[in-house]
Amino acid sequence: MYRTHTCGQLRSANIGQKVTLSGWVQRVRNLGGMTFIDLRDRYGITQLVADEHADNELQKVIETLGREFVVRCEGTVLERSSKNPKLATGDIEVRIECLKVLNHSETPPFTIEDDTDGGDELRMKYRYLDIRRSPVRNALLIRHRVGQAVRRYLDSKDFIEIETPFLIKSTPEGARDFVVPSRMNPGEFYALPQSPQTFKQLLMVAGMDKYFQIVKCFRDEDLRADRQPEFTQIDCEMSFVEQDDVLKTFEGLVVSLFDEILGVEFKKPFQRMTYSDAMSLYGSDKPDLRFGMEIRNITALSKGSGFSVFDNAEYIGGIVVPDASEYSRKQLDELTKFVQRPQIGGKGLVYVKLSANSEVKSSVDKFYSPAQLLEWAKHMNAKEGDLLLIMAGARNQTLEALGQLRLEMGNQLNLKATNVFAPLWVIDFPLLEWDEETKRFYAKHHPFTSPVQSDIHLFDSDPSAIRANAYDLVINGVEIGGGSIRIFDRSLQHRMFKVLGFSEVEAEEQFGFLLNAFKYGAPPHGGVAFGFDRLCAVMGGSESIRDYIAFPKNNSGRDVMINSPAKISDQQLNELSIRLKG
RNA sequence: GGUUCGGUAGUUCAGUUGGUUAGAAUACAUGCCUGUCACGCAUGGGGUCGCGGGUUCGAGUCCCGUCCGGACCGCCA
Repeated sequence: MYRTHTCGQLRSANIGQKVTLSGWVQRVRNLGGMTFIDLRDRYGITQLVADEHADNELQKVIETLGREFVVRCEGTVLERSSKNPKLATGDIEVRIECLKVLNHSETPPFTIEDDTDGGDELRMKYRYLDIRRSPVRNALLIRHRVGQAVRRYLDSKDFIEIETPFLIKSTPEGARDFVVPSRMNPGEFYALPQSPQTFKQLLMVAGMDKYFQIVKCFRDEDLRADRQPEFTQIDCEMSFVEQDDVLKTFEGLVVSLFDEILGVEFKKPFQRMTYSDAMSLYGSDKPDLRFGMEIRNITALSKGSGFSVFDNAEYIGGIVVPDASEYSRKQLDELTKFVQRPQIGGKGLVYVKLSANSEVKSSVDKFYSPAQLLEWAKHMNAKEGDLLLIMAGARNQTLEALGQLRLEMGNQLNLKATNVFAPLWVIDFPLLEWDEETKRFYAKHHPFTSPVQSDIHLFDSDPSAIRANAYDLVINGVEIGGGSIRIFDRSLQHRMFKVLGFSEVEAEEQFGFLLNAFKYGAPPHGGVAFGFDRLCAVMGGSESIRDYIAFPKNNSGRDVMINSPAKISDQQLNELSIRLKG
């Protein structure tokens, strides 16, 4: 027998018992006359001890031990003379009576400790060693628990989990597809799903009423810390619902998850904010509401004082940084550099310092009197000791830049508490987005998203003003999920395809199966998809989703452990009727 | 496709204007040590300074190219 207990299990109550433990050697502390060994497994660490009573043979075995050796130990549970409150098993230790090395280990390339010395690349290459570390192990444990809780909750609400195919068809809309060549159909390709969108809608036509699936999705786009080419969604769809029904149902899911996993209580209902408000107050469609510092519009107040940058600007606005009037010239220069980075593209940054002694100092003193500057301050709800940061330019670009600046100030002032969670629904997204390059509209969400009923008349006059029945769930500035009420009316769907520039023939070719299905009694339906990896990362308090994925890919989409992607043989290429370029 | 930061011991990093034998910590090895738990102390081994080219009396350091990694922009319905 390899073990009677795990390494995280033994307590004072077990004192005196004969036990057998198996695990990995975390560390050996040889004090000369006595030796301590930290034995680790998934459940914890137990200290083994050998003292003067140990015979020579046992001493010899102990001397050969190295980090990460796999051993089996028989012994007796003893009360420790010096207890360790940092360990769950810290009140006891096991006196080694028999120690067997089950397997040797080479010295690992990085230390397998909570605070490892290994860099990201090395950890990914030896991910199986990285997972032995408790931060990664705990992240995967959170993921497991969230997944189980999702299934339990949705099952209790009569949702059923249905699997949908991975080998499907490429569509031109949206992200780039990963494609898979078909051997049996030379020259033809499957695509891996970006999401099971059309299938879940077909399941609604099929009368399944409430569906969910924890499912892998695939997008062939560049990666980020929070973006992997294969990722997991909690994909959900319901019939006979309106937007409010969907929001209430899934806010119930989120409330239940945070309560069960973290013991965090959310107030229902979640705050709801229109896309338009989110953009004008936070410069983002996923505002981080852990702190205020909303953007204020001072366009009307600031024109006509001879400052040409402002006089010519479509929009002038700014944020109030609380108690930051003491910011130095250097700090302000750095903020200016921050907004001028090409990624943000701000032209410049105007500051107004409201010193405690009612003095006003700004970078535009030449153009604006103290009274005018105080007028700004009043309009922006600033108080003495605050710092105003103001930008001007094209409206949307300036708002987005101010949004980035706001987040940066949130970082600098430590306003993003990791134990605070601020959920909200962003609603009333625009239905369509104009693309200058191709001179056509694209669906902002996807082509099956229904427009807000009262905006339908705008299809002919002003399509860009149509609001969608679409919503995103945002927590702490992270887009956790999104969805919409779908179009279930064939003629409206045709109208949508038309505005997107699909001909009847193209629409039929791409989505004929769905349009066809809609002929046979499609119920009103809608749903949502949550980013499972992101949800786990937010709950775990991490910015990166990579630690919540057992075997993630690096920035270039490579798995450095198995070294994929890789070339395939000429024979494989032949079978697939593929000839490589060059 | 672009911006930017980085690549030096097993690992994480330092390395001054270009100048002697490239350092620290940790890991590893050996020895000492009976209550450690980041044990302690002593000793020791360990380097293609990512790769290629150039400038120079002399390059880890400067220049060009290239590869690899990180963050970000574009992209991500």
